Amino acid sequence: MKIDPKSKADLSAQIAKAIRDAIISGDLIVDERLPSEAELADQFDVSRPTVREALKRLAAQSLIRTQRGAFGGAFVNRIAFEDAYGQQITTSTLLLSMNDVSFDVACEARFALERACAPISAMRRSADHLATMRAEIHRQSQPGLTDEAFCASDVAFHRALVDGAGNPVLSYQLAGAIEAIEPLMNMITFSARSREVIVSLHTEIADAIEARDTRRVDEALSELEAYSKKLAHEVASQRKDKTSTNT
Amino acid sequence: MKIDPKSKADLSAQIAKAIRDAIISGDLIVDERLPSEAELADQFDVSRPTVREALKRLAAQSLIRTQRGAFGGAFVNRIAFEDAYGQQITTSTLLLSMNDVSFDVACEARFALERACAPISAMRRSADHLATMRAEIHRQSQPGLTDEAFCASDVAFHRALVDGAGNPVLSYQLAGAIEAIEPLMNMITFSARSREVIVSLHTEIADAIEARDTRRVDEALSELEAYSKKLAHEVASQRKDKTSTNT
DNA sequence: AGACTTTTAAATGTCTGACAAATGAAATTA
DNA sequence: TAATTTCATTTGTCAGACATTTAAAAGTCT
Repeated sequence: MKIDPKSKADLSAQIAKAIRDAIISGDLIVDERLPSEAELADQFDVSRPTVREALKRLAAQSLIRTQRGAFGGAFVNRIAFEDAYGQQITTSTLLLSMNDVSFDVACEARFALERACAPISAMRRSADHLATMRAEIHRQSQPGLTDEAFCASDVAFHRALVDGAGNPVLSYQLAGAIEAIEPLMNMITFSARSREVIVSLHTEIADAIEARDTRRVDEALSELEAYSKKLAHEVASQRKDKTSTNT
Repeated sequence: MKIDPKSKADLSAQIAKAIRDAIISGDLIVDERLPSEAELADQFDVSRPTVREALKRLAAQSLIRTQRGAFGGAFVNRIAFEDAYGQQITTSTLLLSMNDVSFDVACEARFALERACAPISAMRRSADHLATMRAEIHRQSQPGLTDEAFCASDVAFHRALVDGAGNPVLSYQLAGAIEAIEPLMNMITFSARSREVIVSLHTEIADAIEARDTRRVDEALSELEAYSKKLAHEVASQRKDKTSTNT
């Protein structure tokens, strides 16, 4: 592992890249111990703080973990699906909030992905996932629920639907799409009437999943997508009216 | 922004979390300048190296960028879709390689997501994306192409299909799924016969996209998924035979 | 007055050296 | 043998210093 002395980039970034490449290429395998910070400093011919900054970069990506003490050090970390979920959600959330992605675009992406899971979920759904979906539907029909709690339950419902496909790779990919849109959904104020519509569509989805009727699931999801967009547009136009009145 | 003195975690990790939370919650907005390292060190009552380690963690996630010189400093970074693509691909690749995800599971996820894009892509496809797909098909039918080059072209073809949906959020989500599976595909040796089958399916997909025939696209993708799995299984069983012969 | 050059202050990047704290192995003792 | 202590190693943190970069501000010339 070497670094390019001609590069303009920070030393710590170059060192992080060198180690990251070694991990990705398989030169460093899971649970393998990296040289100590002092040794790395020698190898790369930099000071220890510089090495440490590089290691912190890698730690932020869950590529390594560190342990203090004798026989401690930095170890190549096996990225768990849970770690990846978290990173995925953080990145997706910021991506949406910082790039003024329209609600429609985010919504389209989210439901397209979810419809991709639905047929698989309908085939494989376990009693467990079905029970979770029913429980969340029940919660959603409770009166007096705040909009935030309603949205959170909505997220839980859809994650159960996705997890029902029994494919961790799909669950990982979908986690970002579903969770990241929640802040956008939270901006919608759900009237009693709109909650009723959503709950009935959720019920339709759960019934169709239970009956393994992929076509019905697909239709219900499409309806839910259309209804979500409609609600968002109503909120947007109301806000617009208010603004123009104030001006 | 405060840190918990009782926490056992590293100071730099706590500080990174505090700043990250401030960014996610919107307390720090895009392009806003953070206090200088010296000021942050004062505020959090730690030394400058510790602050720097925290900032490097955030930089690794593309949450901030730094600039040297007077009036430089750390700024909240607008995460671009390209940055997110890269992170997504790195994480997905490692996730697959480190958690012995089976080819079938990865393949199922990838094609499920791609089928989700296909109808939208069929509706919106531009001449540009269609041309890219045709060009990659042409490259794939050149004899003498290495397996790696064939796979790379395969990735380019499928990315064009996904990008054709004109939804950057979808493209971002799919980037990981499509690119991360490439190393697994690279392990397959493509015979002339199998390349022929794949090229014909790609042609079928391109034709169907051009004709805006969503059903045909879906069917062709399903066939391609089945064929990919079949090829992978053949490779796996051959390898198994070889191993048992050696033993 | 305007355009160009020089100075300067502020900030990050890097290094050195030091000490604290944790941790498991080895040596010691009951 | 089992429990305890010692010890070396390694990360975590700190203080202070210097190098480098950068853009604003001051100065200079036409």
